[in-house]
Amino acid sequence: MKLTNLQQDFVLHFGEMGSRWGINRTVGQIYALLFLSSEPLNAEQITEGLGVSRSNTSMGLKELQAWNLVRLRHFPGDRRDYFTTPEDMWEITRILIAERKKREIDPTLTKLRELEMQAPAGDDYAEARIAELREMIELMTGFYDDMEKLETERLVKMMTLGSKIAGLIDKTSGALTLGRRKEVK
Amino acid sequence: MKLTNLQQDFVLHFGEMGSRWGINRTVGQIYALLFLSSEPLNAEQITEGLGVSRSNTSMGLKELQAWNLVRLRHFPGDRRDYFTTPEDMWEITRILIAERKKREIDPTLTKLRELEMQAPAGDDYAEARIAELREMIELMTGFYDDMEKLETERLVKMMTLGSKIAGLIDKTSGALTLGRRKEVK
DNA sequence: TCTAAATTTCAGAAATTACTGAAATCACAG
DNA sequence: CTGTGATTTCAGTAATTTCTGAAATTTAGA
Repeated sequence: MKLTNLQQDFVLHFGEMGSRWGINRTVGQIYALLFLSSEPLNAEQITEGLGVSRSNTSMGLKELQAWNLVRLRHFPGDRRDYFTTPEDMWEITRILIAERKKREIDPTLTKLRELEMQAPAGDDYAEARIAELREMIELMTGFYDDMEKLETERLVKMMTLGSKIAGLIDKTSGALTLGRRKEVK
Repeated sequence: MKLTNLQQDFVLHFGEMGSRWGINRTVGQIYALLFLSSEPLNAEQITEGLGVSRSNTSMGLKELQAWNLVRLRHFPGDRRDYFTTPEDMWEITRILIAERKKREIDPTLTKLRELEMQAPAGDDYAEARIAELREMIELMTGFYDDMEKLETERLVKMMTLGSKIAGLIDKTSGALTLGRRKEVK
C-alpha cells in the first residue's frame, strides 16, 4: 500500500487537523485514507499505508466505528474486515454533525437543565444566564433537527438561497409573507 | 471570591467539557466563571475562585482573548484588568462559530484548494472526492456567511420556522414559490 | 476439536499538553 | 526617574494522551 502524493498530502493534513477536531492523529489519518480510497481497505493495508503499528490501527478503527464514520465490508473467501467511508458526502456530513452534537452539546444541555431544576434561587444573574444559554442551544439544535429531516435536494436549494429566504420572513408578523411580492426599487 | 454551588457546578462542567471543545480545563473554567458573573472580574479573583495558579489564569485569559471571547474593562482608580463576556448571547454564538470555523475549517478548505491546484491528474477517484468535500464545505460555510449577515430578529424567526420554510422551495424550479400559494389537501 | 489467521487488549514507553513558581517585564503614580 | 503593584514569560514538572509490542482472544475453516 504505497500512497500517491495526493493521498499522502491529504492524509498528513487530516492527521495534523485531528487534534483540533477532537480526534488523534492516527484516527484522522485513517479516516483520510479511507475517504480517498475507492476500494475498501483492511487493517493491514492501512497500517502499511500510514506507517503506524497494527494495534494503533485497530484502536483507530474502533474509534471511527464509535463515531459511526466507517462501514465494515467483507469479500467472499477473505475473512479480514475491510473498511470504507460512506459514498454520499451528505451522509458523512450528517453523521459528523450528529456525533459532534452528541459529544459536545448534549451533555451540556443536560447539565444546564439539571442546574435549572435544582434552582437554588440565590443568584438571579447566573440563573438567567444559564437559561439564556439553554434557550440558545435549544434554538440551534432544534433548527438543525428540522433541517436534518429535509431531503437533500431541498436542503441544497435552501442553503444556496441562503439569506434570500430570510427576505420572505416578515419581521413583525411572525408569519411568512406568502402571496405578496415585495416591491422592488 | 467564593463560588456559589451553582457557579461551582457550572464551572466544573465547563472545565470537563473543555477538552472536547478544543480548550483546556482552566480556559473552560475561566470562561464559565466570567459568563456567570454580572460584574467583571480581575485575574486575582478568577485565580482565587478557581484555585489555580496566577500564571495559569494569565495564560487562560490570553487564550480567551485570542478567541475573542472576553472583553477587557477598567475601573477608575484601579489599574487592574477586569474581564467580562459579552452580554448578548447572539454575539457570543457568532464569535464561537466564527472562531471555530477559522481554526477547524478554513485551514482544510485552503489545503483542499491547494491540492486541486496542484492537480497531479493521476487518481481520479481521490480528486473527485476532494472536490466533493470542498464543495460541501463551501456550501455550508457560504450558507453560514449568509445567515451571519441577518439581523438577529429575522434569524430567530427563520430558525423557529425551520423546515416550514423549506416547504416554500420548489424542488424543480430552483426559485422560491412566491406569489403562488401551494394548494393544501 | 484443532489450528492458524485476524483482531483486540493492555502495560509500559514516548510524546504532547497543561500547570506552577520564580523571575522578568510592564505600567503608572508619586 | 523610582518604586510598587500588575501582568507575562518561561523553564521545569506534572498530568494526560497517544502509540507500540507482546500477549490474549476471537473467528472460521480444516
